[in-house]
Amino acid sequence: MTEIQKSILNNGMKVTPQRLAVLKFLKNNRIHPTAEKVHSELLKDYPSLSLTTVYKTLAKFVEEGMIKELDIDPNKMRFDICVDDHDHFHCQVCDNVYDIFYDKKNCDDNLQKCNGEGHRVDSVSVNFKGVCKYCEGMSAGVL
Amino acid sequence: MTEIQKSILNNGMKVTPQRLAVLKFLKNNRIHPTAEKVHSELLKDYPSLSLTTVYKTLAKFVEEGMIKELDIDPNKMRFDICVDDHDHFHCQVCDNVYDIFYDKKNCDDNLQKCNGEGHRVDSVSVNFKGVCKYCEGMSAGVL
DNA sequence: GTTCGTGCAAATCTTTTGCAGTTTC
DNA sequence: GAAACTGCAAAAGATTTGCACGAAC
Repeated sequence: MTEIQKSILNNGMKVTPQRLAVLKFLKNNRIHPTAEKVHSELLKDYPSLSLTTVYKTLAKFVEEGMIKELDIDPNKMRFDICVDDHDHFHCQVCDNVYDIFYDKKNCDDNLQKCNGEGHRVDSVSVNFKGVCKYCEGMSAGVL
Repeated sequence: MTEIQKSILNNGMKVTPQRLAVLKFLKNNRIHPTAEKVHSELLKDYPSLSLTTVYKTLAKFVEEGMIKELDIDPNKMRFDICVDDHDHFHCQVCDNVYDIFYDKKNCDDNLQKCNGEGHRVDSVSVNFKGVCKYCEGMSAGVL
């Protein structure tokens, strides 16, 4: 039994080809895909996979804490396999989302000082916006 | 001529009752409302105001840099009058969004160190999630 | 065999668009 | 009066739901 199969079972879900495919895709493609992206990419190998199932599968994974929803894209939800704490950069040109491993220690110190202004803070996410190095390179005529 | 009228004119827009109403609402109610919220609140005083006009008005204000869109709510867009740089706390219980005035200086120092991992960073927003003091108080039986 | 998962079609929710009529400058 | 604005109805895009059939345990 593979690790992927185990992690589905361990979270109280039945193991199905669809779930294996979605989870494997997320593990192997750290591109913070939308549901639509997951679906269109997997259609090649699983022609009968429905978009509805992708949505339901992703929702289930989120519910079980296996993946996270990213509120970084104004129009669509993006999904990210849970790994070490990290943040995200959203390119305004190509629309891709990149991981940023960013030391939040000082931020957290400040947060403690302002004490969340009295609210109970459960999570902090830092979202960067701009132009990614690939798009910037192209517009500068470097690539 | 009021300040509100001036700021609409100065941004190259025509002054209409609808725009005055929307802008006044945003200035007087720092609640980061959705378009729907703006519309439903203004209906009391402007019964013929359409939701479409609210959307178009908000889009225009964003285009002119008078307000900002907040990507903090997964389902709907929220709008915020532009003031000093600040961040937001999103309560997972009541769904309200609160301003957080949070010293990002140390964050920015770190950002310079990691240099945006090679990307050109134009803006950084810090989003807090949790339970606000009002909801927390209620569940604790304090209020 | 029971429970859970899948996928179709239809519904829902937010936001956008086309267009005819109206208002602003 | 020309250009911009409003609001209706319809469309669009993302996501959810109801339900019958099928697969997993």
